[in-house]
Amino acid sequence: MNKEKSKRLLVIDGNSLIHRAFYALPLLSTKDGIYTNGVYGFLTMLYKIEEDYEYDYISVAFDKKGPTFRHEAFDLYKANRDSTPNELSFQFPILKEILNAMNINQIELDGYEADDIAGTLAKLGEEENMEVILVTGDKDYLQLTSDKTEVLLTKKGITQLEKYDKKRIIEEYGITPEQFIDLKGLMGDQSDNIPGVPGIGEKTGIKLLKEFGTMENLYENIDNVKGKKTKESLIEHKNIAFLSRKLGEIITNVPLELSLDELKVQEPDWEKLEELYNKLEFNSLLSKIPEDKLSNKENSNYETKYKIVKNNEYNNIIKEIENSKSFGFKFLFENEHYIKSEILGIGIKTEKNPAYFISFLENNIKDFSKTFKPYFESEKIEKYGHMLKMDIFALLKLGINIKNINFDTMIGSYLLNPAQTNYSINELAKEYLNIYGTDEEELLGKGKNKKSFKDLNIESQAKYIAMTLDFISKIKEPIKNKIEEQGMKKLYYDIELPLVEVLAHMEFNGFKVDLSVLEELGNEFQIEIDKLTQDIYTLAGKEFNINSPKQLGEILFDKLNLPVIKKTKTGYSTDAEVLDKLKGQHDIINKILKYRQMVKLKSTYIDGLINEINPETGKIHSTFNQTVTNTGRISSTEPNLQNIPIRTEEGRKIRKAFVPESKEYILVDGDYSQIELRVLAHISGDPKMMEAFFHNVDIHTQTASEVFNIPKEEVTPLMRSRAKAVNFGIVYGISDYGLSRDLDISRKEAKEYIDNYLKNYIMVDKYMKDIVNKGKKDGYVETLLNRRRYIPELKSRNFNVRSFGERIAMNTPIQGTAADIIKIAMVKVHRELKNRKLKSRLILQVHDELIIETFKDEVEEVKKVMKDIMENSIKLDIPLKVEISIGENWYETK
DNA sequence: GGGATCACG
DNA sequence: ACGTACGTGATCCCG
Repeated sequence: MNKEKSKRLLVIDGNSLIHRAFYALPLLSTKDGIYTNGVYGFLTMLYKIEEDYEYDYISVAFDKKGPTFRHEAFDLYKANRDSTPNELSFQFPILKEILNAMNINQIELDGYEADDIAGTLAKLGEEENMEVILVTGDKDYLQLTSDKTEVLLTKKGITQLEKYDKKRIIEEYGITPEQFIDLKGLMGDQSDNIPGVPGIGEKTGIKLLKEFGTMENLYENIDNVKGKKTKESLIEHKNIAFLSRKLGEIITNVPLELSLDELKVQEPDWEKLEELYNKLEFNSLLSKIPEDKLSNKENSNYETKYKIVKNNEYNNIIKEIENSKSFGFKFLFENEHYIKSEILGIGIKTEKNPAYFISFLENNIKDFSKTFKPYFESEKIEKYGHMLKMDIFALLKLGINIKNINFDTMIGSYLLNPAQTNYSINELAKEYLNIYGTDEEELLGKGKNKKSFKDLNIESQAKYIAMTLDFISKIKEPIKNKIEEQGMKKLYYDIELPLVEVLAHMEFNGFKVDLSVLEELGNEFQIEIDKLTQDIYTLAGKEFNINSPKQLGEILFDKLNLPVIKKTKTGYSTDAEVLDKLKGQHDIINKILKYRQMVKLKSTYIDGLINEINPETGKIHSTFNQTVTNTGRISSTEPNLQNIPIRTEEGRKIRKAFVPESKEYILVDGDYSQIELRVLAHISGDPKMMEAFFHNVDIHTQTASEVFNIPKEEVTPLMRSRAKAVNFGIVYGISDYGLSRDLDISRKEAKEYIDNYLKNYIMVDKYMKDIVNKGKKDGYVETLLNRRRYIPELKSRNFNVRSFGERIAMNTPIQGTAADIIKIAMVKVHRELKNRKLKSRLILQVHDELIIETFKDEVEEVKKVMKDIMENSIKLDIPLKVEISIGENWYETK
């Protein structure tokens, strides 16, 4: 039989979904401070539904402000509700505007709630023989399910939706959807302040309805109710039961006065939608707009003029440069891994003219270097660019030492907002100029078949580089102005910008690694791993993948029946903290801990590092990222040289592989002692803490003496180590919970430690309070050198998010100022080594430590210079202390 | 591609 | 009552 396919109607409870999204997501906001998380989450859910279901009609129902008939029936209805926070209520008009742009029908009506409208629409749809899908986070909707109507209920997070149809409800609850209404009469609803019959919850309610069918029948046969208390309560609160049912019943006859035709799915107003997504910074959602509808289609062929240079004919461009006070430039590499990739060409642009592109296929690279070296090395001509570190790296490869760097737009935009994750020039063009350029993905594709810039013809290469240089010229001024406005001129010009060059040199120089040391250690580790693997299999009684937390969890907690200490989202937790608590209970635990440690060392630090050794130089050239962290630290990748093991002896041995370039060199290592606590002493001005640093007293011992209220001489090692944890906690933005977990003590005890601490270091106490208040007032906190971090979390209504914001406010000025200080030291050390024409050079920074690969004849001089610069890189109210050590490898520098 | 785990300051 | 210490990156598993 050929049955016509029935039409589908989708009805969304707008209030319910935006609320869910608001509380499920962090409080996102645009750079102008418009809160968007509720809207963003709503749209994410909408797109997810669009993916999973087809529908022909759609409507979004909203609650209308003001009393409903339920308030008239019961004046305490929803009286327990907190009022909607401002951060959310401002988002309603935004959502409605977007739905308008999508041409999605919206309904709200005086005196009714969204669920009544949804119920009514469902009924209308059913009458037209449609299938109806209702989307909500409100379980009450389950009463509306029927043969034709299903409910999609939000589960955890925002992308998980569960489908409930009539069959599932009967299976799971044992009652019909209609009986849900009676159930609500009996049990009430805490969240809506519907009272229900006291003493009757979900279980009893369901039991009664299974037995008696309806509330009416229940009361007719009230004598047959088992349970004296239940019966008495039912009788006494009969009125409440019926009132509650009335309040809880979703009505399906709201006078809507509309035709379902108005709900038909229509084509969105793409242009408007795109405009809104841009304004709200919903960049990921732009991909939901079909490509041929995007206005930036035209923009993405952003018209850029350029000139292609051939056959080493540089006369015109040289003339231009000589007549300019500055020029911008950008090298083109095969891909973003510039350290390992080939230089394809360079674009050069003077202020008012189109860019020249010099491809090294059509021009000789050596010739280029020789011709342009004087201009790059000229002190008179200013140079600017974007991500200059890679360009300086390229120049170093060509034997050119750039001078007079004037601006890097990437570094500038990082200082303006360090929380951003993408500082590509295209992203910045969107942000600052509202121009949509051709992005890399469009040009090269992505994933496995991603092309290299080498695969493009020279015209496209030239066009891309010219566009980049165009954008750089255009965004330079606005960024410069904002940096000045925000008081970050010194930070930018004296620290971050010169640091670009220092990092480029560090990357270029690299860190020599002794392959044979790594290989020998690797063999040792592997033997150990093999042994441990066999032992673990034997103890477990079977073979399994020890690296799989899931399989390991099954072995430990199902097969061996060890007690479950902690769970993760996905199952049992098996992390070191858990295993530590299980240590005494089974021999397998220690084996697993050891196994984990050895596997980590072997895979990440032996195999991983070997993989990163440049075969030509025998060195590791890590990338130092200057625009990654929120606090101002730098980070290191491919490989990360900032987390080479030190805390265990086996791991520490890896450092034996890190050696100077040749026998003529040795490593000199300078380490700030307690830099963060010293910074805290300075910013807080706490007299006791400052006193300790002035007299070089061991700060952990002093803290122990304060916290435990005993003379310093009586402090035991255990006390000192606990005090050390307290000091760490203070720097992180302390909580009793965190400290108790770290020290494995009770929260009460932890709280005593903290209270004692703050009573003694009163100005630290004051600093913590003041900085949180400042953050709340201004929306951001700053380091000593005016580095800024915005903290929108402080405005969150969610306790956890807000607490997180408070800890960020306390920690960032400390961690960030320490970062400022070592950055200054790096710039000065680099400069001083150069001024003194020494062969020694900076090769690594690990947050509070610098390593200089030192020419042996220069050791004494370098030690002195390093200590002096690091200790005096900035003048604080307390002294900074640096410990210098030397070694033939990194292991020995201690 | 996200989660769990673990390496560092 | 709420439930987490701050900042990173690499590797492995698994859907």
